[in-house]
Amino acid sequence: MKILAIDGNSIMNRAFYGIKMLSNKKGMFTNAVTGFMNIFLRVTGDIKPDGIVCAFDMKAPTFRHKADASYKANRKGMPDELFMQMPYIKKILSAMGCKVIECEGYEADDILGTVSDIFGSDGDSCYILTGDRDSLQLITDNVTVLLHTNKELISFTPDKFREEYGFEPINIIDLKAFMGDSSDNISGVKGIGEKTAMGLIQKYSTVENIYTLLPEGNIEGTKSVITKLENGKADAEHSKWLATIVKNAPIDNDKSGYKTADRDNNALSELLTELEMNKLMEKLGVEPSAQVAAAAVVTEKYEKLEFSAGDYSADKEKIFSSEKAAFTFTDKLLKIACEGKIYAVGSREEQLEFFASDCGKYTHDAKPVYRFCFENDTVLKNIKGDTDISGYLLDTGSNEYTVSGLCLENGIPEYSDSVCALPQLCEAMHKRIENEGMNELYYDIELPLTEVLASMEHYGVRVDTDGIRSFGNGLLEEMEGMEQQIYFMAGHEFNISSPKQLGVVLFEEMGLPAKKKTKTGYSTNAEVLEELRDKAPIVDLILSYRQLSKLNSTYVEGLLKAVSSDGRVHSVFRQTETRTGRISSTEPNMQNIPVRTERGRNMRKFFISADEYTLLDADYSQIELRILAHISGDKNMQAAFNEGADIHTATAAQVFNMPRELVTGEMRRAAKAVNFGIVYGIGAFSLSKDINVSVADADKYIKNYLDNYSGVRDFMEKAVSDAKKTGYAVTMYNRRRHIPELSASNKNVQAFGKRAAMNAPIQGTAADIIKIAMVRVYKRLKEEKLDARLILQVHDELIIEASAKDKARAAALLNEEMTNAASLSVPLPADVEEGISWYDAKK
DNA sequence: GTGTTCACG
DNA sequence: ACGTACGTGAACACG
Repeated sequence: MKILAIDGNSIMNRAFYGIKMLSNKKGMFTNAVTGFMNIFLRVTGDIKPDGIVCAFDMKAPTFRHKADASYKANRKGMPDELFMQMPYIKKILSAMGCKVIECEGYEADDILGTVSDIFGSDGDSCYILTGDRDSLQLITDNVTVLLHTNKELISFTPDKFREEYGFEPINIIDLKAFMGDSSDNISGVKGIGEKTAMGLIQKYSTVENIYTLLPEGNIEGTKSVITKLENGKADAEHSKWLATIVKNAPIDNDKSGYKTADRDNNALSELLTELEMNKLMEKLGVEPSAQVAAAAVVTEKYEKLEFSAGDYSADKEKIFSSEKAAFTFTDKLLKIACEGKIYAVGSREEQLEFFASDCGKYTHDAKPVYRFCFENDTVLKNIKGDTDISGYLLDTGSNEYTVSGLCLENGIPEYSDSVCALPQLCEAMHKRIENEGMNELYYDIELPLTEVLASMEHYGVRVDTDGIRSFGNGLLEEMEGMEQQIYFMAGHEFNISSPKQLGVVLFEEMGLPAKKKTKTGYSTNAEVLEELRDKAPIVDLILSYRQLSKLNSTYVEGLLKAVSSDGRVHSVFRQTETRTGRISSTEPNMQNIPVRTERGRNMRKFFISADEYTLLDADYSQIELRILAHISGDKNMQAAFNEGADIHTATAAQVFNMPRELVTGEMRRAAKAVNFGIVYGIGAFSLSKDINVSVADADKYIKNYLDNYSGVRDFMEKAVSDAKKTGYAVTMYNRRRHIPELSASNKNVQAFGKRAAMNAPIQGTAADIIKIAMVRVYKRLKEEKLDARLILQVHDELIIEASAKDKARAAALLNEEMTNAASLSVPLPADVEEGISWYDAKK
């Protein structure tokens, strides 16, 4: 019989610390469960055991088999976030048919030892899955230890062990007898470390053997080692005893009791639904439990409605005059659910007719449908609900919003066709949106924005492909020359794009000082290389090579791949992607086209207007700081904006305590960095690096800043304490961002939560405001029938492609709507520029 | 699939 | 002792 024995505590710990914090809606953490199950499924898939045992430590007031109960005193208590996940892991394992064993007074290790003893002979085999090297002592020909490290899963057979350690597995207890193990509070022999202990065990194998040979003078070693050994005999013997895993835990020794039992799918379904681990359910082929999901939400429960097939042609008029018609549109098939009937519409004409009709429509993800309509010269009218958008507003933290997932969360019963769930789902979600004060955000901003984004995608941006190609050829030529120079300086060819190979060349072959390390090796990022510039000429070349290579592969080649047959790129704008409320852009990403260096900025010459058209580019000036001035209510900062002062100069004057006229360029630069940092939830360390001053100075700048802008300090403190209380940060328009990190016990995670709580209201409000501007600009361009359209948004910047005839009116309207999108206690100016390319239109 | 790097606001 | 500013997306190397 083949058995897998798992060290539950050890794997749970690995999983918990190895995976970022995850939690379900109720704030139940799930990362350890997720990680545990990932490891579990991978290993059981490989090993295919006949039985699985999972052992857990059992806290007990006394350790009956070991007199000294304090030997574990320094083991840290488990954080609450992990502790709360333990019962779930145990229940899931039981439901999977595994035997979960806890044994009072015994540790998981001891149980594993006992199991390996039971299954260690007679043609049985035993695999031990653990993250802890302690268990390596259990290795035999029949017992393999699968060691889960941060990097990989290592399978330790006796051969593998001998290869790595140079002695027999059982002697690991002798090794620990000398070197000790701080994590288990085993002291070892004073003054003997890993190196010495390894040498001793490789030569003499056991504690007993060493103390037999020692008086005879038969131990090789320096005088000091010999003395330490002589003085440490009692310690060594005691430590060996502590390190030895016992094999007599009182557990079932009837082998047949360990066979994997049948899976309890109902129990799994209930557990995993509660945890909202939908991916895992899918992987296991377990259906979510509607009851559990329904019980979990506060909203009222819904009865399952009956739908019957309807005759579309006969009921068309009724549908068109309905205020509540739900539809889905996938694979070119339109399905409508309306007043208890479900209709399928395959004809293109009839589909378009429905979309353009006046009836009130509900769907999930309307944007592709808007685009479909635009492509067919019609419009999608009267969208009254979009569950994709609703799901996003109710929780911006999710990675995806599916109808079935949302139904689970909102207590809506399962339907064989998701279109039937939409009416109830919309009702439930709309109620929650109203309760959370997000009606304006939903109905006046996000829902109308979908059409705007669809229109922007539909029009796209014209690209000068020939221009890009020749720009790319120039890059390639230059890169080739640089490559040869780099190879020459390194003395051989290598892949410059491989950080691993580059690290070897710079830090090993050329002996440059390695400053920073990453998980996998040396860091070779620009910040590190910048510091090495003076030390070797090759560094400069590598930095330049990197820049050109990035331009070529991401922007030249990447962009060319994205150009459609109409000579334009139709980027996809994602409305339910970011945690803060911003939109993002993909295929291609139009929001990170180079601008900061002149070389890269040239790329923007290839984004051009159509013939007879021009580009109008408008961007907000300092929108985030203006929002900060407004919502913090800081009079000082507001005054600076109201006087029309340069905010960075004004800040420098405050921070350095001098008149604005005396502020130098250097001081302004520092103040600008502080202003940026404040928006991100600054730390002195990072600021000091950013502006190259000591941490103490940076700290002084920040303190000074917050003393002068005390309203900002109050706002930041309140932002964090409110978010701690409610669990989320909130923007001016009531957009929420949940921040579960604030209740984490890990200090770094918590600090991240605090910064997010300070940043989200600012970044999020800026996102709200530009969205309002977009909706209004779009509406006015349409109402005033201008030959002009919005084509791009880059967070604080909008771009319109306008005909020569209408460009003046479009520019005026653009400026007006952006400036007036929000009424703040400070002005919100937007500068409009014009040009035939993006480069020309952005001064 | 993950990690590293780097482009933008 | 460790890590160290918010939010994104794309390309590449590597296991």
